Amino acid sequence: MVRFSFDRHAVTVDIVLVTIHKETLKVLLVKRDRSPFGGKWALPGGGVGSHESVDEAALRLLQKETQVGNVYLEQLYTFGELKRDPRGRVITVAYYALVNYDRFRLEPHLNGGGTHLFTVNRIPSLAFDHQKIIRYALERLRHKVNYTTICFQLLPDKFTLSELQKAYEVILNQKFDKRNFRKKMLQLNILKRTGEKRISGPQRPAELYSFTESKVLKLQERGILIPF
Amino acid sequence: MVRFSFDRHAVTVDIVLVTIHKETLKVLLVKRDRSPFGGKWALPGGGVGSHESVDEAALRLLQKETQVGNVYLEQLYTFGELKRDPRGRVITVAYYALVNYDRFRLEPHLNGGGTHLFTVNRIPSLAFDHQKIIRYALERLRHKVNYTTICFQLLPDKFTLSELQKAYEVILNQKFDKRNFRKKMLQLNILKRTGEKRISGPQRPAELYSFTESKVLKLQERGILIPF
DNA sequence: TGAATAGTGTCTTTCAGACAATATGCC
DNA sequence: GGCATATTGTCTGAAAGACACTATTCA
Repeated sequence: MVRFSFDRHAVTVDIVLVTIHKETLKVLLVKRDRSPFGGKWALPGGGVGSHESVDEAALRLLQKETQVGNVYLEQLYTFGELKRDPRGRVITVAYYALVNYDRFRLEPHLNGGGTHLFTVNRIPSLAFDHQKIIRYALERLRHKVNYTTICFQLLPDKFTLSELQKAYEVILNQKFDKRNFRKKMLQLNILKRTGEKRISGPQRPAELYSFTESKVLKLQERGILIPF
Repeated sequence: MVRFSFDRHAVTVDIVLVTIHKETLKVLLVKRDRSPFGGKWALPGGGVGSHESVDEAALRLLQKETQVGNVYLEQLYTFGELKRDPRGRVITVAYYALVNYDRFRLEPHLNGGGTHLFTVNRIPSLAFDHQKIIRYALERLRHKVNYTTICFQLLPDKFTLSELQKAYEVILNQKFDKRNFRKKMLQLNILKRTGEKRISGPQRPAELYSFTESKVLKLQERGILIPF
């Protein structure tokens, strides 16, 4: 049936799950419970099966860790170096996922080790080339946040403009002027007021907004923040 | 030795070789000489071997067709659908290459079929999902041309500003104002005058410029043309 | 009424984009 | 001198970015 004579390779998927919690950008890591790199932290992932597409494998492995469906999941890059896995030749297709913190619960370690959200600038030494994969994911995120609306994937359905601004600040590691930020966001015409307000302390409650589109948009205009 | 138990998959590489000739954007295709899709045009490519990285495979297969080294080659995306090859499950890692037309000579069909440069908007029906891969490559190129200097990979070492402008126009399928274009290019500080001139007809000769950097640059500023 | 965050407008500067006349070398 | 392309500058409108005060609710 199969008439090609290509060499065959182990193919895995690795997922950089990104979320925001307590005003910091976090990445999900799992502790490896076996060799190689036993005891080290690594990205969640696993082998691609024969009867699933690579995208399906990514979705399956993401759900195994987080129990959520319907999250933003995008292919990042394929790492195909010969020596990236000491066991032998493994090609990995990396993905990144953006999830609102309140929408997922960590699956309490199916893998004997453990699962933990790490602040992106406090990531320990990792197994394989996973450090490089994370760097690549954050670079892509920081780039894409400027000309698309992916940032909204990290927020709840209803959010205040201050929350939105904090999300951009945390991703880009940069402060913005409140008035300029709000002006820019509102004139993009992608937000609508819900009429509701959020009360969160002894101060004036904030308007809650929602996003007008359920899909991630490419903004043809000048980008959201840093203009490229 | 190899102690993992992942399923194994055929992995190939497909290359979208892009060049500019006679003021049109061209893509290299090869005619398939065997089943499946015998007689149809397809992207050059082939299987990834066990003893080469995926990048190395891409480079090897590119050189097989074009005999040139040292060209711009960038990974595009990995297509991992189950049914994309009728022979069975094949995962392909797509790349695109940018080559100056004068720097490569077509290898006269090693593959019995033939090799031909097609104008991008006159591409025939293709084998596999190669149409989709080309669309993806062109989208990436059009996007990236705006905030990097990849466009220079399509030009000779010394070129006139008119040639540069035509390259942008052909890629983006859009005309630009000559004065604004030159102003923008020159103030990016990435061009230097060579002092030489190109004579190409009964008119005033044009200044030849060269690029100041041998590497592709990311422009932190506002992008070259369409600002995102 | 004090604390804490929400919400709002103006001015300046920079850049994108529209626009046309002169320069140069070849024949 | 005619042809064909090269080269150059100004003006206008839009948007980025700097900047500070008032509003609202709760305790």
